[in-house]
Parts: sequence; structure tokens; C-alpha cells
Amino acid sequence: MSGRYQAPKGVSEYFPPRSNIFAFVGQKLTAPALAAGYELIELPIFEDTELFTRGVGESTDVVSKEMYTFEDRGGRSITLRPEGTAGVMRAVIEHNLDRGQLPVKLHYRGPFFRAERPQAGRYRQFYQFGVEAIGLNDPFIDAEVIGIAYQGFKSLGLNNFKLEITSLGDSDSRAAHRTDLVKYISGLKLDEETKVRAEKNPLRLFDDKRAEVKAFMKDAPLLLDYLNAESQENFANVQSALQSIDIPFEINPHMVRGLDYYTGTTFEFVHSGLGAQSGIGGGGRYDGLMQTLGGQDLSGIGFGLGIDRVILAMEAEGVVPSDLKYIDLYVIPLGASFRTAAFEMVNRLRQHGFVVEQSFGDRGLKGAMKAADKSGARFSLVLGEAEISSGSAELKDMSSGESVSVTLSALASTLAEKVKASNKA
RNA sequence: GUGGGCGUAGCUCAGCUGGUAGAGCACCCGGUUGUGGUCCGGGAUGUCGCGGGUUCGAGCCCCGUCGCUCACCCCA
Repeated sequence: MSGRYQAPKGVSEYFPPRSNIFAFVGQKLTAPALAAGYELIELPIFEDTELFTRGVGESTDVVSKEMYTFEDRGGRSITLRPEGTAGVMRAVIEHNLDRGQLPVKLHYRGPFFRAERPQAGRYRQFYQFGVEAIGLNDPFIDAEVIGIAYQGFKSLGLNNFKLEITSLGDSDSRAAHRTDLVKYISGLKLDEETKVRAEKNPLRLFDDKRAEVKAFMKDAPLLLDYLNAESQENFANVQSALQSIDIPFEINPHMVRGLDYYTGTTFEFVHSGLGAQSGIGGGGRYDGLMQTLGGQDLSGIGFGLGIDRVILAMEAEGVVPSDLKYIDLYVIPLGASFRTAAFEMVNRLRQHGFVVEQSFGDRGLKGAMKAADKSGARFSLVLGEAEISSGSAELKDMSSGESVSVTLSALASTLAEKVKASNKA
């Protein structure tokens, strides 16, 4: 309130101590992807606007009203990426990543942008972690991709979420269903805006939160009932693959995804502690996307999950680790003439791999100890005249308050033992 | 785009039917000539979001405006 400048409306920002959670979450979510051989792809946060209008679909809300689009100095229409998959496909096609072994397995992380009215868990700049497996259509790959998200959530300590899956089938199944669904909807008394929405994509009505619309849709024909034999078998195989690695799920035949490119297996992770925006991640298979964007006719599957919402979910569940800022040792030089010795010692210990902070300035011992306490350091050490002349110092365990005398020349090895011992405790 | 709630200290908030602004936490110093967390003492901090109006007098009432927030549509 005091400064003149404010962050733009609706952005999520992370600064200490909460930024430690952000870093932690990113690392934990990435680990299962790396364990499955999904390598990093780092892409621009802006692309040609047409990539999204063609890839994501003109009829989607994302494209029709939520994109940050502007003209660059060369008169090109540029858009800040609203989602990750289209950009990944562009890069795969452009750089011929699909010429070798398939599937191409990639993961990404970074900021995304949608010009919506912000609310709890919904931001104009938000962060996603995502994974794509491109080039093979195999139920086990579907299950692997879903499993990567699932393991990531679990490794963060989350429990109050569930996985919902469905299948959108192939294009024939969808066409047959759509005909019946449109017929059904045409018999409903809907307001104009909703009718327009239904014309663009009748499936969207399944996702409406309004009670009267829900009541209307109760007896609507379900896409799942229209799957042909091949799609049915594929969906059954995905389910048994998930069961084989103990991933619980529910089938939600009403599930709708907001992006037009999904086909076949689609899924969503929802969390119960978040307010209105309960989705913490979602994704699915996309059969036509790559060809639409000018590449080969390859199928792919992927997900995007919201890091901001994952953090909110962890906070709601109370599973945020308390020791995310970790410091082994806090060094306190006592007296101006010992600052250089302390500075050298701190530097040497850091090169040994320890996380070390020191006090600066000329605050008194009490103030410096207070700072050591606040820092969360496990051990502290005062370096003054007595220590320099005797060559030994008191290494103090900050949680127990006890200290032991250590020889300065052997500090690194003593500290290593101590840290190891306190890790076990 | 539509609707509700809220803007007071760094943070969380109190402030009665209008009488000139407070608490807790955090921060700094000291009680202890070289050892933190508890305790005790002391200290700094506000254009009460902004602009206008009513009034002898506005944090409080009225109008406008900006911002934040939650929800709808929709989505991570």
C-alpha cells in the first residue's frame, strides 16, 4: 500500500518464505517425470497467435476471450501462451523431434497467461508443470502419464484429491453422440448465452454449475455410451493399467475439458480444499492436434497441472514441510578484527558443501544469536579472540542449546558428523 | 462481462449512536563486558486507499473513484 507501484492485477507472486514452497513443489513434481525419462523442454512464453487459435480451438473460451494478444513491432500478432501443449507440438514439428524413437517424452514448467477475472486459485499469470508423450497410442502410456501426475501429488503429501477419468472416444463415436446430444439440447429451455455456448460445443453444458442446467442435463445422452468397440477396449485397458500400479480413479462421464483438441482418454485431478476452482491438474489424449499444426499424423497425451493450486491444496491440507529453508551453520564473528577470518571460514565450509550463513554488520552478540535463531540454522559458532588464539570454538546445537568444543582446523569433518547425527534424530 | 464483501501501523485486525487513532504479532535497543528461543523494561511506525460533500468537528455519514477479494461464465 505504501509503494507507488503494484503488481498487475491477478498475478501470482512468490517471495520468502512462501517461495520455498514453490521451489519445493517444482522439484517434487519434476522428479517422477525424470524417473520415467521425460526430458526438459524449455520454450518461449509467447508464440504466434495463430498457433493457439488453430491448436486450442476458436470455440474455446481460452481462445475467444482469455488470450493476452498484442502486436509486436513487426506487425505480427503475438500471444502470451495460455497453455503448454500447442507450443510443445510446434517445437516438436519445427525441430523434427518426432523423427527418431517414439514416443517423444517431454516435461516443461513455467508461467502461463489468461486474461480472466481473478479469483481464489485463478490467476492471470499462473504456473504449470506439464508432461507430453508424443507419437504412440498405447493405454500404458496413458497410464504412465497419469501416474506421473499422481506420484507427484503423492510425494508432496497430498491426500484429499481424486482422479476422474473418462474417454471421449474417436471421431466417429463423438459425431454420433453429438447428433443425439444436440437433439436433446434443442428441446431444453435455455437462455441465449447458454444456447450459443451449446452450439459451439454441446459438451460444455455438462460442466455448467447452475442447478437448473444440471437438472436439464441429468438425462442427456452420455458420450461414454457411444464409444465403439475399439474405444471401449482402449478405455478398459487404460483402467486396468492404472489399477496395476494402484492408482485409484473414478469414472466421470460428465467430465468436459476446456480445450478442443482432446480425444480418447481424458482426466482431471480435483482437490476438495480449494474453493470454486478445484482442478489441480488435467489432461488427455489428442489425436489430431499435431496434424492440425502441420506435422505428421501422430497421437499424443499429456497433462498440465497448476503449481499455484497445488500449493493452495498443500496449505489447505496442512502438509507444507516446515523446514524448507535449511541451514547447517550460522557463524558469528565477534569483533571487527575477526571478520576476515570468519568470512574465509564460511567460504571454505560452503565449498565443502555446507549451507552456511554468517552475521554481518556490528550488531551485538545477542542480536547476532537472535539472527542465527531466526535463520533456522542447526548449529551456530562464535568466532572471536578466544577462538582464534586457542584454535577451538564452541559448536552450538540450536535446538538443544548444548554445545561442544571443536578444533577449528577440523571443523568441516566435525560439522559433517554432527549434521549426520542430527539428521537421524 | 455480471454480482457480493472489504480497503486503518511491516502483518492480522479493533475502533460504540460522528469528538481528532489503538491492540497483538513482527522489528530495534536494553536488563546479561562473549551465546538465541521464555520473561521484564524501553522505542520507532500511520496522508485511516484517493477525491469531493454534509458538519463546529468525519476512520465512522453521503457521492464518486481506484484497488483488493470472493463468486458466476470458464479454467490450472
